[in-house]
Amino acid sequence: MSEWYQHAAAVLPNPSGNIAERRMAPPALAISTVIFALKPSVNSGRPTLWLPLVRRIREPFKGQWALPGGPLVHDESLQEAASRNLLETTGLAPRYLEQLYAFGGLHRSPSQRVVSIVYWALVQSEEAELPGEEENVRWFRADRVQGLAFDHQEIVDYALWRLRNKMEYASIAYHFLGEYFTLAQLREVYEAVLDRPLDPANFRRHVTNAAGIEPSDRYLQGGKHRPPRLYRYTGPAPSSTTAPNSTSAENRGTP
Amino acid sequence: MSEWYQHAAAVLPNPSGNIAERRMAPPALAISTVIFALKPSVNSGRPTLWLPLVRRIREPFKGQWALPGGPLVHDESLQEAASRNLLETTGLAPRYLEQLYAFGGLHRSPSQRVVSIVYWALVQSEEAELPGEEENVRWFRADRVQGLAFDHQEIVDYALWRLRNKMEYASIAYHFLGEYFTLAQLREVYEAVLDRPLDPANFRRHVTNAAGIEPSDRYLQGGKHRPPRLYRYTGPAPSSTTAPNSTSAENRGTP
DNA sequence: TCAAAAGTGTTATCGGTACACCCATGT
DNA sequence: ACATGGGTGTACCGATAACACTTTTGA
Repeated sequence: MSEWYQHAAAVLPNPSGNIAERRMAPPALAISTVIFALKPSVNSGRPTLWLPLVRRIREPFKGQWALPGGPLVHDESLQEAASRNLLETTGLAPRYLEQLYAFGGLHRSPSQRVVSIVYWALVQSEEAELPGEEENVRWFRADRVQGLAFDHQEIVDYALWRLRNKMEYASIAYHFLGEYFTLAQLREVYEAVLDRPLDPANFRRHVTNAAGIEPSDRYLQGGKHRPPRLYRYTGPAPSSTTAPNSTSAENRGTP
Repeated sequence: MSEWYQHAAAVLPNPSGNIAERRMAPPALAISTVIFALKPSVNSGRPTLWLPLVRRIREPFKGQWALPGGPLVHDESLQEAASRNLLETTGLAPRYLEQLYAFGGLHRSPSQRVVSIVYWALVQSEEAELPGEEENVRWFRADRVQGLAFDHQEIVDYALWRLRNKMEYASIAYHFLGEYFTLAQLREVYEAVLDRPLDPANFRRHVTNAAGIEPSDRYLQGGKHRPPRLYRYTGPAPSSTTAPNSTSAENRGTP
């Protein structure tokens, strides 16, 4: 799954590609996905942002970590291809999936011209453990990845910026959580992503006034203190749609 | 310039492509651009949004209007390709250029699979007249285009939404205007794009408080009334950069 | 009974909106 | 002088932020 350049190479008359042929051949098209999940920090136990990377088993950048991705193949929409990436890497279906950007710089890959259409996704924390620790797939803290293959560092940084930005105005935090969650859990999601503390009182009002979130009559038992009420997200489920004309694919602000 | 599918076809073993071959061949990659400019309305004389379209001279959709675009060729970044589109269609260099979205549905083109990376651009009103009315390039009012080739109607709608959305939080309106402009002119830009009247008093305060706009000591003479002061935009000039890590490529809100 | 989180109430402040008003110029 | 757009002042309203306070549970 980390080996897509073989596909593109197959299209070329000459796999390694001399300069003239490289100039004339159409760019290869690849899909990559930045997958975010929350996992408890090793130290504090508080939730933090993690993402899975795949170790490259061939040149270029052999041995380095890269975003999961692959070629865009027959009979697959862009979104479907990203969804398949996600499934193959984490064993999960995306809770949220949206196009990030198309990266098409001339020298992203040393061997040939590749245009990558990148998606970003949110998956649920508990589920994210499942994939049985394959040797070549590993989870990293999102704010500490470095030394990635290609321009993937830049892509991760941009995806992170986009996630933080979008979190502030769109209802996407829910997709990190299960069906039932407490307001404190939801607040921890925001705090982990935005990396700053939020006032619990104001956060409560803000989120309960927003549409799409409903109190249930269940309570979370087993805590040390007063059992908090459980809530549910009842808004639209963009599980597989964030294209034009649906729920926006965009951000705002200044990074 | 409206004929890019010939390029992609050349890559295929069989131009028309039977089903099996179409399934296996990699998708063609194209760049298209939605180009916005303000022109005086024929009736009211007030500025309105226009965009140039290109008439298709071959099947599919022969005779219908489509976005200017072309194949992504050797030695050209995505941005450069979009910029070239723009130059070839309007004779203009973009004042503002940003990636919109990558459209990759399976059946966008009846003859073969095409993935289009679409950019959107703003150009200056007066300059936009220049290109000597070629037969196959024509300007249309942005809110009245219809019956476009491929999925270009959807693309235009999305670009329009993005423009309106971004106008509300980012400093892009300036790119429709020349170096010096009055606040009334700037307000007319906003009113034309957002399609609603704005309070002149509040607009003034809003825009003068914003960074990047400076009053000059010049005044616009020749009007019927008190000569208004001319302002200049002195913020960053994203003439050719709106990629990740620069000034964002995004929006917000709900269409 | 006490600690700590759940949950409510109160107030100050800020930004946006509406709109009354004065200013400067061509006719 | 007067009509008109340029430009300023001000009052209101809703959203946010800060923080004091009450409630409910486990230990």
